[in-house]
Amino acid sequence: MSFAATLIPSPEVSEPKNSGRALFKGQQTKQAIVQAAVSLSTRLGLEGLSIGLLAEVMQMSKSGVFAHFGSREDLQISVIDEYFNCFKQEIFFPALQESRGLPRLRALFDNWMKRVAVEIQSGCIFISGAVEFDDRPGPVRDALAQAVRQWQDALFRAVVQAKECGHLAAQADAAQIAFEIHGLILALHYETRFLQKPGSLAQANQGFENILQRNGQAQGLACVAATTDLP
Amino acid sequence: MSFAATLIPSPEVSEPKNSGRALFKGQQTKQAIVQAAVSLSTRLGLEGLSIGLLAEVMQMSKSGVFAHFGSREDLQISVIDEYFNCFKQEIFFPALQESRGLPRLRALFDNWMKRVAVEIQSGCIFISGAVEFDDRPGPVRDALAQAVRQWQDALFRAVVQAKECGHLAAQADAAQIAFEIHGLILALHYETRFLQKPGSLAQANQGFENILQRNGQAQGLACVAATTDLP
DNA sequence: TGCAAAATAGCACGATCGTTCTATTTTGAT
DNA sequence: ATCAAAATAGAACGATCGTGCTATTTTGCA
Repeated sequence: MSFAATLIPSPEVSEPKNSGRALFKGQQTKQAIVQAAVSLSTRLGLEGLSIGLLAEVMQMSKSGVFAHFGSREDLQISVIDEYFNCFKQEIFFPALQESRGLPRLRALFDNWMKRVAVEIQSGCIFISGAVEFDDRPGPVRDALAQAVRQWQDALFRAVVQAKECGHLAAQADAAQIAFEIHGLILALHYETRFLQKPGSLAQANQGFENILQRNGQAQGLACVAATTDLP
Repeated sequence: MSFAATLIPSPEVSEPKNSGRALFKGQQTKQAIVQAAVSLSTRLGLEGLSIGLLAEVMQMSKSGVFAHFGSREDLQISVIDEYFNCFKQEIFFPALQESRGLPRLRALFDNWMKRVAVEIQSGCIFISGAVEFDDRPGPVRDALAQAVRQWQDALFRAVVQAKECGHLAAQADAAQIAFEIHGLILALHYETRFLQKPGSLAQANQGFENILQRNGQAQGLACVAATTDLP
């Protein structure tokens, strides 16, 4: 419920704001700056993102870029917000189109896999940021953790719903399943991006199938009665 | 075979070198510097490690510290080597004491779990380094990747041996198993260190048991029989 | 078109970084 | 004890960082 509220797409991009007045030019360039900052952060990490480099990419002065944010931390948080929006746009919303249960869970994972195929060359802020800020308390870490937790909640709910729909065994441990799926994603990123090992994507997919099979309907107790029809 | 050769402990610490002559004092302090650098790197990452901070910790001058290494990259590589030595000392060698097959594989994983319990507060260079250097070619990345690959080879061999001993099903995919175990470790680090979520260690252990169960001796036939009545 | 406000540029500051150079101290074999 | 060699200190350089301050340009409504 409260999570669904966060999934409402924010209409803040390239649209008239109110009373028919278009966005000030400053807001537009801020948008462009944030998007460039996201692009840089996925490659260099949130810590590797510097205002000087960002200004160079934007062909602006350092202070011109800086003026849009109260501090570097503000910039980093803006990057996290924008990245999370893209994340929801590419993974969450399409998955919500699928029917509850296994189809939605599969869509969630598949969309993630598709994104990883892109991130092989760019990287994931939620992964690099976790390493960069695991020992550094503050608002940036909080923003990162909040986004990640929202994502994990969504994954957990999808598993629970799959159980409710009878697509997974009733005694399946949803938290355990979510944990193992998370591990598959992390291993995939590690092996593709750092070790540059081919075939990892197939292994991640196979791992997902293994999890589903282990937690399948008739997998638990043999005395489980026949399940109702699928929705 | 060639991997076993790399597992021979290097006797370079606190022992007479040859011809009865003790180590020069420079070598001793270099050892101490590297150990302090490892301690800093596990918390701040290899990129967060700075010579100034290291000098402060060692109560030495910056140039005094620097003189022991030709460059910062050399220092980072020394850190990686030392860290890998500790890694082997704590995880590899004790596991080799166990008999081949499942016992050794279990020991490998359990020792890793024990180490993670320590790394909750310090961090793992092989994980943070992978994020820091996944887009940065060079000797540091190479040293990191080489160490990680050696570790993965050891894990892979342990799985293969468990198959050969009949402790795992003959048709078990060793590479797949190693991939999934790697994912468990990464998820555990992520959830404990960044999200600070309790209970993750039990989930990692449970994940390991799940993998073993799925690839157990009699699991192949049982799986086929069980999945026949799946929708 | 004029004019306040918003947006951007230019410049400078202090801090930290890796690195180099030169001086000084410490070491260890003779 | 002597003395070359090894080890360490000290200072400085150029670069980059985030950030603040002050012009200057651009914007958008009257």
